[in-house]
Amino acid sequence: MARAGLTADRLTQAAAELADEVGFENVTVSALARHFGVKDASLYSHIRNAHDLRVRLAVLALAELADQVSDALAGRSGKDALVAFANAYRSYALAHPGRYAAMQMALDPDTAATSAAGKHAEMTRAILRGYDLWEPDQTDAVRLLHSTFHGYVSLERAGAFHSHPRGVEASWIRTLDALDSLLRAWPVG
Amino acid sequence: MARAGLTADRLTQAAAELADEVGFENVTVSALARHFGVKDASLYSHIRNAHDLRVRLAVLALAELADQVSDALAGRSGKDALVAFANAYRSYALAHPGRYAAMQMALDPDTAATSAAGKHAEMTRAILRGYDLWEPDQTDAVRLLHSTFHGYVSLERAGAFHSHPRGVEASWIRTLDALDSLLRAWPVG
DNA sequence: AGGCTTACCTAGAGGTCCTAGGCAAATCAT
DNA sequence: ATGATTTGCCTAGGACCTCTAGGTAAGCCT
Repeated sequence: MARAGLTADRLTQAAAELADEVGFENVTVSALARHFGVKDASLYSHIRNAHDLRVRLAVLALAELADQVSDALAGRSGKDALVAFANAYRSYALAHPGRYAAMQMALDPDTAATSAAGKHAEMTRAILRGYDLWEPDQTDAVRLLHSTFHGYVSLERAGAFHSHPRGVEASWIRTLDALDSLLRAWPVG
Repeated sequence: MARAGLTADRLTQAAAELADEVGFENVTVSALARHFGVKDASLYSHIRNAHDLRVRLAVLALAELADQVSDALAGRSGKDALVAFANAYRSYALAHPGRYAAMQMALDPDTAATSAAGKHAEMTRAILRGYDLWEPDQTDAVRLLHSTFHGYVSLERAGAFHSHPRGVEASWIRTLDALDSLLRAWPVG
């Protein structure tokens, strides 16, 4: 009987595609096994358990997003960088809903440390170099930006903005304008 | 055999308590049935299915949060109102993690319309009456505030802010300062 | 070619979701 | 009060998911 040639990486990759197709909550060991035409039990040679699979998926998504944001950021600064970051972030989330949902998993500190999560914070900080901000305001601003981006795409995806005719795209652009203006005139404690 | 006296409301209430204890994703029909000492099948006289139960929980949480925010908002305006709203929102989310997670479910438009979701938008709009904002900027600002509040508490709960020593509480206060100053000097298109 | 590692298997236990159909408790009509 | 109706909870059981223990055979290494 020919082997399917499974590895943890191939499983994670397939899980990512599955997540975007059927939703993160429907990424199951069984569905993944079906996809490869093997029995459920076979997957447990490569992953510890279902949670482990989802964590791997989250780490993959974090790394992918970090790459795309990094590309978008290259050579830009100031508001240009802010907008590029934000749009790359939002595009990824909307194009890859399952992966984005995976990213919201609470990772244990160890996993988070070795994942690309640090790169995200670092890149957000890079944006702020175009503005006149220093610690601890810089950290506060990083948190504010991250919160707003994440909050916006989460709510957008949950349909929270559909109840009003104002275009979601238009609000997004204005939100970025507002954040830029806020960073330029950051209130001094 | 004595009856347990179940109703959809009692189930929903118990589900809310269960959610805060063991996490929203662990609110199952089975766990709820165990809690009441009845068989799983018995619950299906009161709820349509597991999804229906979770939607009821989300609607309950939305209404509770709307009430608490409404109380906090009473008699305040301007930055006072902004801070009161934000703190009530965040307190609820941190005190009731399971209910808060439930609120993030994508509700179908019908359910969303009859839920307290509209009251939230309305209350956020009420805050903006203390600032000089008109449509469509008002809607953009409502979305920005909602995004930032939601994003902040989501990320805080996911542990995204733990990697840095800066206090989460301090950043929160500065975030509110920043939003206030942003609303006072909203950039004109 | 023989031996070792390991990818994948079967078998099975335990959990969740949900339906069909049954009995008995509560409620209502007379 | 008694019979009729409604309904709350039951048993039984199927479908799917998670995960373990232990076995077979494919592919690598010497």
